[in-house]
Amino acid sequence: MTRTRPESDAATRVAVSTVIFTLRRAPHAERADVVLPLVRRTRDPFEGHWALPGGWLDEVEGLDAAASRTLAETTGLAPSYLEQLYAFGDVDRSPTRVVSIVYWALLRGDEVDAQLAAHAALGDAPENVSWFDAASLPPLAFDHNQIVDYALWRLRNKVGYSRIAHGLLPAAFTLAELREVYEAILGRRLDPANFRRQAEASGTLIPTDGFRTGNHRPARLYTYNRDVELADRGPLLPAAVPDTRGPASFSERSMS
Amino acid sequence: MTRTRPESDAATRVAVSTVIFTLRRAPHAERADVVLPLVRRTRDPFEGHWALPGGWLDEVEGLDAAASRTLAETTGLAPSYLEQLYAFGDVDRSPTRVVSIVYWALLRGDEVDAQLAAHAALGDAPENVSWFDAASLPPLAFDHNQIVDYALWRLRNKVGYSRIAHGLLPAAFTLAELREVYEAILGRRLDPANFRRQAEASGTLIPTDGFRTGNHRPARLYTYNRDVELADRGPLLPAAVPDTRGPASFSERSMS
DNA sequence: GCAAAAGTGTTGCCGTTACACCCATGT
DNA sequence: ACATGGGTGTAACGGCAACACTTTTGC
Repeated sequence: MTRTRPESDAATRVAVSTVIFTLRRAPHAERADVVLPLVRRTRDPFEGHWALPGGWLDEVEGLDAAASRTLAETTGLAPSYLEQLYAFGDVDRSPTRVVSIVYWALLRGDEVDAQLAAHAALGDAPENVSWFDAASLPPLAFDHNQIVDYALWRLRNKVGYSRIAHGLLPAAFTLAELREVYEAILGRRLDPANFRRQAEASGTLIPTDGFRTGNHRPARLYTYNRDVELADRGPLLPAAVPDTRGPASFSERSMS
Repeated sequence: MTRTRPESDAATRVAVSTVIFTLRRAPHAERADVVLPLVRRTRDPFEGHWALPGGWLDEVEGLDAAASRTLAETTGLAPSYLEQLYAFGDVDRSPTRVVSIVYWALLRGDEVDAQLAAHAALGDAPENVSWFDAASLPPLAFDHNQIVDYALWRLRNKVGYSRIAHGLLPAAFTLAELREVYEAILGRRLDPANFRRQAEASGTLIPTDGFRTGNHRPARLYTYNRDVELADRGPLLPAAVPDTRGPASFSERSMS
C-alpha cells in the first residue's frame, strides 16, 4: 500500500469467511462435541460441497464488520467472540484468484437455538446450512478443511492461556459446565478439584448467590468478570461483536 | 469466496507489507536494540513519511511470496524467518481502500551487512531506506505505527514459547549471544546461569567443538538444531524463506 | 442408606529463581 | 594477581497433578 498503483489487480478479489464453533451435547453422550455450521454451495466451483460461511468484502466496511455481516447473512448467527484467524492467498486455492481473510468465532450453546428460533419466527430461516462435528468433516470446498484444522488448533492453544472458554457459556454457569467446555475442546478429562482451584485463582470468576439444582448436590453459579477481555489481543482492539438485535436478514443478500 | 461475484470490488486493492526486525548494537551500548528498516514515501499520500516496506500483491503469486518479493524489491533484504502477522482492512486506514496483509520477519545481524554489501557491489543499493530503533519511531505513514507495535508484541510473546530468537543469530553462537537476543527483545536482564540451563534443556541446541575466544574464558559455540522449526505453526506450513541468492534487483520495480 | 457430584485438604514433583561458588582466560 | 565472563551447584519457592477425604443433595 505504500507503492505505486498496481498495473492491474482487478482480478484479485477479497473474501471473508468465518469458522464459528459451538458445543453440542448429543443426547446420551459422555462429552460435548465441537460443532460448526457449514453452507452448501449451489454453484461452481465446488457445487454441492460444503463450505465455510462467508462472502465478498464490501468496499465500505472493515474486515471485522464484513465477517459479522457475511456470517449473519449466510447462517443467521451472531458470535459471542470473534477474532481474525489468517489470510489465505495461495494462487491455486480457487479457480479464480481469491484472497480470503478468515475469522474464527465462538457462539454460546443457548444462543444458537435462540437466534435460529428468532429467524424461524420471521419466516427467515437460513437455507443450505448444516452443523458438523469439527473432528470429522467431509471433504469441503476449496482449502476449507485446512482452514478448519488451523482454527481448531488455535482454539485448543488459546483455551490454555486465555479465557475464551467463557465465549461458549451463558451468563451464569457452574464450574462443572466450565470444565466441560475445556474438556470438549482439549479432548481429555480434567481433575475437578484442580480445575476448580485454577479457575478460582484466575480472578475472572464472580460467584453468585444462585445454585444449579440437579440430581446431586447443588453447584454454585458463577458469572464471568466482564472487565477482563476474553483474550489478550495486545495493541489490537478486540473485534467488535456488534449486538445484532433484530439481526440483518440473511436472505436479502443470499449466497446462492 | 463461497458467494456470488461481488457487484464491484475493483476499488479494493491488496497490499503486502513486512515488519522486519534485526538487532543492532551501538558502539558502546549496554544492550542491543531492536531495529527495523523503513522506506521513505516519495508520493502522496504521506509523502515524506516513513512507511513499512511492501508493495501490491501480484495476481500470480501467493501471499508469502509477495512478502518476500516486495521486501527484496524495496530494501534488498531476504529474511531468515517470515510469518504472517495480520490483515489490516479498516475503511479509513488509507485515502483509498486498501487491505494490507502484513508479515513480520527476522534477519540475522550478519546477513544485513552481507546482503547490503552484495547489492552495493552491483551498484544496486536501495534508496530511501533507513533503519530505526523500534522503541522510538517517528510518526509513520498510514497505521504503520500501530502495526509495528503489534509486531513487537508478537515478537516478545513468541520469544517466550518458541525458538525464533535463533532467527537473529548466525549458524554458530555462544550462549551469551543467544541470551543477549532474549535480553534485547524482552528488554530486561536474564540470569546467565538459569538461562544456560533452560537453553540446554530445550533440546534445540547442539554443542560444537568450537569456542569463541575473546577477553576472557572462551565460550563454547552452539548450533541450532535445524530439525526443529523456529516456531510451531500448527497445521500451517512454515512460510517459505526463498534462498534469495543473487537477490532480485529491487530497482527493477521501484517503489517511488 | 447409597450413589454421585460438589467442594476441601494434603502431598509430592518439577520447573523457575536467586545467588554462592569455581573455572579459564587476557591483561 | 586480578578482573571478568564462562560454567556448576544448590536451596527456597510456587504451581500443578494426583488423590484422599468431607459435604450435600436425589432417590
